[in-house]
Amino acid sequence: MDKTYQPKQLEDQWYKTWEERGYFAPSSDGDPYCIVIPPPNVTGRLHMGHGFQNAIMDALIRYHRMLGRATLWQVGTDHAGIATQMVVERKLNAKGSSRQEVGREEFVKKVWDWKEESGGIITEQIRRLGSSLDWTRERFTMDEQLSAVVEKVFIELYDEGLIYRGNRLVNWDPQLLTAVSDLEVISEEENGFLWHFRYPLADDPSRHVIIATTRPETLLGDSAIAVHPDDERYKDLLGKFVELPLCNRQIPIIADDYADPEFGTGCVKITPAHDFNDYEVGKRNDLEIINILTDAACINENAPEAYRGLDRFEARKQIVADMEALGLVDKIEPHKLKVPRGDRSGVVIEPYLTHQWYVAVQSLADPAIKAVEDGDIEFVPKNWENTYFAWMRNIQDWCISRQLWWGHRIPAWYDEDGKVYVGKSEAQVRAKHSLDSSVILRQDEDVLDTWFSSALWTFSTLGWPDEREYFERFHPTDVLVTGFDIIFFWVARMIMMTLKFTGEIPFKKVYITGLVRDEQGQKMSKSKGNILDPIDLIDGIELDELVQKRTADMMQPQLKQKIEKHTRDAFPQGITGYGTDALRFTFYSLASTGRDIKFDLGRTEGYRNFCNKIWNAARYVLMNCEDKSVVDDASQSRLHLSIADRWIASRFEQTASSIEESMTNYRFDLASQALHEFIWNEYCDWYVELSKPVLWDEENNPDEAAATRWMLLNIMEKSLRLLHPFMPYITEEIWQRIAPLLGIQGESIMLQPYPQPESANVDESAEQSVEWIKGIIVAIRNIRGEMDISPAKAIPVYLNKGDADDKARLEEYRHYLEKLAKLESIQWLDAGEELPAAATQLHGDIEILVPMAGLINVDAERARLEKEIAKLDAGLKAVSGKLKNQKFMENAPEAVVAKERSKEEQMSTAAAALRDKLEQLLQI
RNA sequence: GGGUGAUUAGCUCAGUUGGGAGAGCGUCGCCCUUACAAGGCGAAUGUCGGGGGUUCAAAUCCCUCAUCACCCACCA
Repeated sequence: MDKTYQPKQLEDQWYKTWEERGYFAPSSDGDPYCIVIPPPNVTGRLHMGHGFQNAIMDALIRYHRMLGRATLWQVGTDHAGIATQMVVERKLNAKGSSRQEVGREEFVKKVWDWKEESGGIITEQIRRLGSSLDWTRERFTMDEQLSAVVEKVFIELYDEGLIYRGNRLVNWDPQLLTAVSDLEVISEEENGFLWHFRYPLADDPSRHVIIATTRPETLLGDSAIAVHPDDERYKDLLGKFVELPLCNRQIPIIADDYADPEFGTGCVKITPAHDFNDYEVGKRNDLEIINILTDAACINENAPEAYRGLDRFEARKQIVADMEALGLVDKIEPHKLKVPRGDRSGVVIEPYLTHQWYVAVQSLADPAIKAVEDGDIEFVPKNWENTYFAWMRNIQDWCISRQLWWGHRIPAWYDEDGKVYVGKSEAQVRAKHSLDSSVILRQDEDVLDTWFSSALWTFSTLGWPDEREYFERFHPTDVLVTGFDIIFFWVARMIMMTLKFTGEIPFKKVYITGLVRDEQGQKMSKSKGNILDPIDLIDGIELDELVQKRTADMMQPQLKQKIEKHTRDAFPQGITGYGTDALRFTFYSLASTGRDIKFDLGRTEGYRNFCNKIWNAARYVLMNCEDKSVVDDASQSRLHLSIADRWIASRFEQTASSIEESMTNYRFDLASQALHEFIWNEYCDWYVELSKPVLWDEENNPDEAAATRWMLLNIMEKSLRLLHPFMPYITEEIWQRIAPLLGIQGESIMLQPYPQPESANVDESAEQSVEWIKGIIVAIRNIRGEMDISPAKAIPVYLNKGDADDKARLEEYRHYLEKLAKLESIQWLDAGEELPAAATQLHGDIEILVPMAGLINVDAERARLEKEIAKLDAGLKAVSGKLKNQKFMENAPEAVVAKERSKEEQMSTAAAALRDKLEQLLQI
């Protein structure tokens, strides 16, 4: 093995081997365990969120596979309607063309081409993460089979009356020229103005009502002025009309609860075609609905000629100018308002009156709410259930049609009278409704919201309804791992649709991950230029390339400079590659439930070092065990096990059981911490060191040496299996070399059983003995450290006090102490023997003394003792205070009181001992 | 306006039913000791956001305030 861990070489090779050999397919006949991947955008690129979620899923999958479950991780990709269409459209635009120019059929073909061209990238990237997905079952939301499910579901919902076509206000994206759902609109506070306009009364132009608006252009579509019915100020105006400025129209003054007397003048203009609230007011009061916008949000022919064709924001300026010219502007105030923008396009969304398709969700939502209420589906962490309930209990009908070309086309046809026929195909529709060829049918132009097909993902990918083998076996799936940002988009809709069509829940658990943020807690986004690409963390990237990557496609040059500077400051050396295992381990360590994670590259580096540690520990084990005798029979070796051997076996069991618990609770952070702690601080720091005196003294104790070798190998091998779900690559690489030495036959660690806690291996007495050994060693090292005694210098040590057990232990474990503490000698002081002037440490009752004799700085030791004593005194004061408190003595449980008592005793003994030492030093 | 989460060492975060505050990184000191300098050994560092309450005992339970983040709804 190389002296240094080099992840690159081994990772690619192992992934290829695993995939080629078919290890990712469900193989055992155990209970099924299944996760479906949240399908990434087929033409997308991997981001940190994918890295995080895939790490979690793969740990669950590998863990359960090793537990013997028939494990399937179902893979697939999403056609991502708007996102993908936008990319291809941009490419066309760059060539001076447009989708309109090439036409629908040709455009869709180009999108398929783009899918073929770039569709493999993200799946290759996912492979780099080590994700053990069953690629033989890869699906795509626009596959024939999945599309058939989409059609079937649409048609059945339509036939039941749960899908309908409606003409109402929707959120309209005037750049993408499509409707979007409520969820795709992001409202953020922006600085704007509140314009106060005067509308003259029709019968008395000298009088005005004053209204306020944040969107002056909507004036062109006003149908009324509303005041509150109880508003005394305007009682006399009810039923009268105002002259709508610039429009040569008169509109009524009406009474409606919607008007808030407290706001502004209490008068509000009503524009039913361009505001959701106004639309409702309009319906209640039977007002005219005047649409003044085109699809692209320019002023249309329903407005006065002067404004026609103007962009909405141009029109706004013009209208304000014209109103000012007429003296009808009362005032203009700066105003903060929530501006709705499309999450894809970023442009301001307009409420717009169109025909769209909707799903009536109420009847679907009720059972979906119940499934979570009843605990059939559980969220982890549980508090996300509140979010789910809040949304579901106030759910609105879902607008599912999009005016796009890329997606599942709506299976509906219209005859020339506009009558709608829904069915699988035109032919089928004609047959069903006996329409002969004289009837001209035209298919609906729209496609379905991408989330419509995603909602069917768990069962459509598993073969429902026709190829039911996998569906029967693996559905409902076990857990869904996803971000809170798509609970509404996806999780809720999956639950509704899956219950509706299969009668089953889609998954038993929903594990909600936090967002991966940058090192400053900022959301990672392309426009901020703070994106980290997981692949770059694995492979490394030069600074210049990183800067280039982050600033590509930047419209604003000053932003580009800022990002470049920030990047150069944050990564002066670029990024070194840390390997997949280190990256994954970082994710686990940060994955405490229910919070976002700030990605900390320092941690990744630390875990790369951890890999190196494991690597070198393996080298040590191999060096000492290859070509040497190993007692391969456990019962045989047990006769010769050292105290250290028994100790590490015991510690392993504790670790295995704590990991079992953590995995049950989805606490990957605790699991990773336990592994790190055990492997580094117990196996490497102590067990490997304790094994050296035994192995280096083989002539005198060949059986013990053989037993220790067996334990070194055994615990290493089991630890690799314990670690494998988290660090698949390095564990496989090392396991391949370790396992044969134990006579283990197996092609891959990933198909080996996961270590189960065996309580028989827990050995309290071994743990106590090793704690004793460690205590003495640490005390001596402590003195060395504080007194600046070189670790290379062998020193004499005396022990004082202590009982018969301690004396027996010294004799038994002397070789460990001498080696690990680098001792010249260690012996008990005889009773009555003069204490040498020495530096002192205590371990329990035992005094550990390092004689001065030129080694120790007396002043330093005095200072140290004084500090130690002060610490003990403070502790003592607190403890005896408690013990003197009658209420404490009366109320605290006996065990707690006893503990305090023994603490008091121990502390006062220790303090007294140290005072003696100090006294002695003062006499020098 | 309604809701959720957070606030613990310089930084990133653990702390499970209330019983003497932890890890990693960073810092400081000593070491290239035959697995590992991507390392070893040792050390320092906290009014656990503020205030109040319950309790013998509070980082932990209750109330309140502050700050930050996010979600939902939304007044023109």
